[in-house]
Amino acid sequence: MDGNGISVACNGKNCPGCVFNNVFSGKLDSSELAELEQFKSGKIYSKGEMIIHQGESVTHFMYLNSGLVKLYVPGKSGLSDRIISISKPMDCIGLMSIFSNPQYIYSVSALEDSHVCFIELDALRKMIEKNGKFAMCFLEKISLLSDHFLNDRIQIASKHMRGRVASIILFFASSIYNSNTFELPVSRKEIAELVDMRTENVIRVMSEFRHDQLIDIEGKNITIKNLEALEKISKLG
Amino acid sequence: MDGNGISVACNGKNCPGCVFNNVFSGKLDSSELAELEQFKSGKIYSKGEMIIHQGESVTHFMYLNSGLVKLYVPGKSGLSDRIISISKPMDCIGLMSIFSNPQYIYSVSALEDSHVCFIELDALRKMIEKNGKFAMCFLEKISLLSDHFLNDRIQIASKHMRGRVASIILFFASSIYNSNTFELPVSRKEIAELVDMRTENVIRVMSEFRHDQLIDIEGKNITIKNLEALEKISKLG
DNA sequence: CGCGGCTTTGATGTTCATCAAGTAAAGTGG
DNA sequence: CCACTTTACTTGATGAACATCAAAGCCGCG
Repeated sequence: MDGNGISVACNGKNCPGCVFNNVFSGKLDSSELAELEQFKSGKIYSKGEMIIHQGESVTHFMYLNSGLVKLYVPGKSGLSDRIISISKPMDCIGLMSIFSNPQYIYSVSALEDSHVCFIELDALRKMIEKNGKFAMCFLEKISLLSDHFLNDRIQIASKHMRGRVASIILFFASSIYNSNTFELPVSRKEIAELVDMRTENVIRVMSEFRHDQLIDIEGKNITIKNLEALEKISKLG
Repeated sequence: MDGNGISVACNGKNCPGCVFNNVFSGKLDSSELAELEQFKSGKIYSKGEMIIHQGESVTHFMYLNSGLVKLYVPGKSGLSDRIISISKPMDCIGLMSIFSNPQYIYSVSALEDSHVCFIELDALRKMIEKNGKFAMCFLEKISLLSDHFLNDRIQIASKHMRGRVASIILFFASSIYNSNTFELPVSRKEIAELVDMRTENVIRVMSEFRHDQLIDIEGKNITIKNLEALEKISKLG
């Protein structure tokens, strides 16, 4: 919650498709939802803008209404960042640490123009303590999320460079854009930060994939030409 | 919850120092504790015994009263396992996935003779839904735990072999045994599975540490001879 | 006692990081 | 708007880190 970003209304009236209401529908009744509305706010961040700085106090629970953001650990002194995950709409952002740490342990910034909603943490905590079903739902969400994060790390660690790059390309194609043609929302350097590689090697492997007719590359635009082969490489490491 | 292990009583009377009661004291009143006692059970597993098999239905919440256990992903067909973490007394075991998956996604086995306590998941869920403070406490525990797991993976991935092995030695010395002399509860192979290395390289690095007078090795017995140097290697990767 | 798994060391090859150098793209200030 | 600076991208050459293969000793266990 920077000074940056453009504040936008985010409540039942102005934000009818509000992700929060959808995600937790059934767990909260209308009066409870209305109660939380009071403590909700929203902001639009433009591409590249910081949303959370590591070390800031955790005051709000966040989720992404639209756009794309990256969660990362800033690299110490000259070292490059380490991207933990990329969150898409409906995702809770930085859910990991908000209940265990008074300060954010990760930074978050926008990869695309993003609409982020905030709920004051105190109000959310009270609701969790009041409504058991809601608490259970939260537990399940955190549990699932941390499983995924951990599994991602294990997968990356167990693959060679080609497998990692193939996985990332498939991730964008299937999980984010649902298309075999898409524009990369990240730089080659950021891909490297995401899969524990060096920028040069990300480029090298991508060029190799192009040479082998697996993908087409035009700057940031990627087209998958041989899905099966790419999936095979992604699986076999 | 295998057929293995020796059942032992685990309730307020027979298990006065029961970890559960200690961990969650203050969150549950005596009648609530008594209510959960009905759904508690305990087992003693001997060194090497399996406690949980990946794929089994999640029916209980577990925590470790005494001993030492490893949480791991069994390796597919000939490949070696991958150890996620080592849990010590007071730790909740496999807390990660019990609320998000109907089946365990990890296996658990005993590294030392271990006393494990079980609480029926249904009863625990009901208590979570009933008692908001208890729910919040659980959320904090899961959140903290998954932060640690993820951070461990990041640390490992960012270090070279020497740094990884140094970290593991320091982990056993400081977090598990509180002593500069201890007996390794794991094989060289298991250390390798824990820090993404090959057994041969774990041995090589340990031999190098011995040669450099950083540690003494006699089979499984390790003595740290130069703590500062080891900490430096662990930090700098 | 012999079998299988763990441990150890050495030799060798692969994977990857690093260094270097050049082009393209994108932002910056006059 | 153009010169200028910075950042992203790309390719090649080299060496370091690590995996793999091989061989032998050790230890516990049936």
